Amino acid sequence: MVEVTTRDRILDAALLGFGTRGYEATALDMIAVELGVRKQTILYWFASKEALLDAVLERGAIELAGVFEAALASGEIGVDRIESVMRAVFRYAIRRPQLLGLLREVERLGPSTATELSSRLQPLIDRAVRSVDLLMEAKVIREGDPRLMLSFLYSTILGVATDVQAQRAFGVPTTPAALRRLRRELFAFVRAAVIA
Amino acid sequence: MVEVTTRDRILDAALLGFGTRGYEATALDMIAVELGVRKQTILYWFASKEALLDAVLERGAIELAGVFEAALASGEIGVDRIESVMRAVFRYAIRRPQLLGLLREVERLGPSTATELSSRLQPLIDRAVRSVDLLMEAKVIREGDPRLMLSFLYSTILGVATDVQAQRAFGVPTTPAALRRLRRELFAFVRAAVIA
DNA sequence: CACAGTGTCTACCATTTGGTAAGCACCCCG
DNA sequence: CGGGGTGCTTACCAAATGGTAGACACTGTG
Repeated sequence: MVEVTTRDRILDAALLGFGTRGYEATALDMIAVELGVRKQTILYWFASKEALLDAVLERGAIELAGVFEAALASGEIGVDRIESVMRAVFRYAIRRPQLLGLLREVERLGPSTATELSSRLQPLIDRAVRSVDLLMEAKVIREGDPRLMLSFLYSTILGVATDVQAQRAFGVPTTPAALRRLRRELFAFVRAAVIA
Repeated sequence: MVEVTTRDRILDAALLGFGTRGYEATALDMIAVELGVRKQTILYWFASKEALLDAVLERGAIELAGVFEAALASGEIGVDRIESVMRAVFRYAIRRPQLLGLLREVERLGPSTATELSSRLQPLIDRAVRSVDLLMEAKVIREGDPRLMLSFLYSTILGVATDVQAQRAFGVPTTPAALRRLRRELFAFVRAAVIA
């Protein structure tokens, strides 16, 4: 039996709230009520709402880094490497959509929050840039600025994973079967976009 | 001399606020102060904050539709047609980044707001779907579900246009020259992704 | 001039929200 | 058994926010 501490439960609920409704739109009271706890309990564990956000981001960054590490550990090379990372992100996005939503949210909350998070993910980013750079030199993927390429991939994948509303507008269904098809076509899309 | 009514100035300021800081994070007072006007003046022109958002979205949808129409009126065909729309969106995104930011924001504010906006843009979307469908049949672009393809394009372009923070994290500079390069590589990325 | 309409402002208000202060139950350890 | 943390609660509070009510200035019109 894994013991789930109150602190962790708060982080979960906060992540859910911040990631879906947004930071400002999520009152501490809402988080507290969802947990069946008083607001002051949250403020006991975290000094302020902002401190709570920071903690959520920190844990999220660690978790996200773990997902990447695991995907890269599979040892695939070339385009398959990119695809295996994508697969991991995608699988993760389904299991925990909130965190990717929060990533979006952070971008909007302005540099102060964003830079802190990105600095935490920086080693990961640097690694990815080098990796893409090598693939470009090897003519495996189209040449260009690796940073830009990664930025495009990021936007595409994060967008598809989070813009559920938009997909509904485009008439994309949301059944499991449709989701599988979405994944398949997204992979084809990305593969076509990057391959040399 | 074009007369700029108070109502229009309020819409401008509201768009800027909602699109950059977010809806909940933008108080009516902030908008008012930016305009050198009292909050009650806003509430005179718009019944409530939500009504203001609706008005902003309505005007935005019309403007956006105009951008698309103009781009399509150029009469290009095939992949060039997609690219000319992209060019238009991109140019527009630079001139008025707020509206695209607001698009993001709306997705987050939940179905109630999103469906209203998307229903307004629906004719545009339907046209785009048909257009892509035809291009697929003509084997000009890779075959697949046209809705998914459009959804991917939407995510990519909107993402690149709005995720400035993310780009900074990836080390993408923000000078005009870098912006031109970004545009060039983005077009190449998309072209490679869609072409048959 | 009177007066009605329009646009903006001052004066308030109720509610929400993040946060402080202090109490209270429980548990462990001397 | 007594006392000191630990975890959570009740009781408040100050500030911010969306919104109401009504006054005030200005303008065109009979």
